[in-house]
Amino acid sequence: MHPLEIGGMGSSLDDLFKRVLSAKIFVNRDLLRPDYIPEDLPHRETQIKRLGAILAPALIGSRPSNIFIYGVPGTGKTAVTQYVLKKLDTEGKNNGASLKIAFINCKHDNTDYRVLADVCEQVGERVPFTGLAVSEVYKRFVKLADDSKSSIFVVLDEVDSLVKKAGDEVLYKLTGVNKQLSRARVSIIGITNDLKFTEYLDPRVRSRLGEEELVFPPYNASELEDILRKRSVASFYKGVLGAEVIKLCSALAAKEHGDARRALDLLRVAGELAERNGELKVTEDHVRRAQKEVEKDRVVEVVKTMPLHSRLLILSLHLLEKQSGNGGTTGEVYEVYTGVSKNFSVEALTQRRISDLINELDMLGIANARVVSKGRYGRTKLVRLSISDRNLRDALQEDSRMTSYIGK
DNA sequence: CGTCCACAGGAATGACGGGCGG
DNA sequence: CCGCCCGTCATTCCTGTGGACG
Repeated sequence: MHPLEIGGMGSSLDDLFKRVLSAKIFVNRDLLRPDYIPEDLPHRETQIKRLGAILAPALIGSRPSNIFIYGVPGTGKTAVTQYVLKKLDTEGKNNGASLKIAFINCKHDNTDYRVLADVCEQVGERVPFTGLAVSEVYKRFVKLADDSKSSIFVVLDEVDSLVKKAGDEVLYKLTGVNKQLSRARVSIIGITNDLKFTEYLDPRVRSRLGEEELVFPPYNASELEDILRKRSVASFYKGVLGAEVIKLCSALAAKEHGDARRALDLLRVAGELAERNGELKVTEDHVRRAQKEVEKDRVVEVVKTMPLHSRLLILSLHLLEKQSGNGGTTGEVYEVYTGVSKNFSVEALTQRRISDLINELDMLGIANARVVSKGRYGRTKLVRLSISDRNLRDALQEDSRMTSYIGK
């Protein structure tokens, strides 16, 4: 490709398209996306073998043990599970063993009903997304399962968020379902980021679900480098990546608890930045900018889809922070929030509700909330925003009243 | 060493929009 | 169409509690 003349701003759309078209950066960027499962998962060989060994009995018609999989985000839990199940499935097809796999993301399906409905759907029967009694959906699942005469795997990804929201009732039911089945078998694979999560579980559920346990340690920087190097071969054109780009991505992600997803995101976004500017090489500078971009995208995406009161709450937190320097207690936050609500002429929610919304923000990583005891002066929660002003502005952008608030 | 603050966070309940089977 | 049950968001009422003050 011929080099391009890059105008200082080059704001016209035509220019942008032209630059993207002629910048030969990506062969296939989808290989860097977090949901892509590669054929080769470096540094997870032992986990793959263990999981394979545990699940293999399905091939000869016995029920594999239920499994608990632990590990912080981005350690390959989901990828390895899907990889092994896929292999098992093709192996089963070749040998006449009937396998069915239901993969549930509990972050999305975080109620009894939705989990069961989704399992039914993936095993083969459509269920309305609301309207039926939970017990009815469960009955349908039992019948469906037994009629299928298969080994059924139910993967509950991020199962901790299900239990925190809806309790362990579903898990109790699902892990006990085999008693009601004569011709089929169900194995549960629970995946969790939260290492202390089993404490929330009923002991009976814990022992049933934890028949086997598998731990995924975080990747270190050099392991991340291996992963990126392997993926980059097929996703980038040769010679596009600067010498230290992969090293830098790995080092940055290693600092963030060895999150491979983060490392891949950095690499992909760095490439996209280069592409957008019509440059022919991805440099370390792109990676550094990608780091800001990745964080911004996350925040903006989450905040934009939030309901009004959550956004008002974020705004209140921001105002409080500007005024006092370091966040405030639930009571102080609530006071500011009621004021803001009045200014927006909407009715304020109760403190109880706001307390829940604060916890939600904390879970999403937008705020930091931790309970502190101030002794004689009560027990409260200290809340701080954990996003930058700049990202906040972008996130609240579509509402001019909010941005003008931030301005002053 | 007990008290008592300022909330945390659980439970019950209700309004709402929606699907179901009859 | 009805009566029923669903999930979600929100309110109301409530009990529980770490630790500085006295």
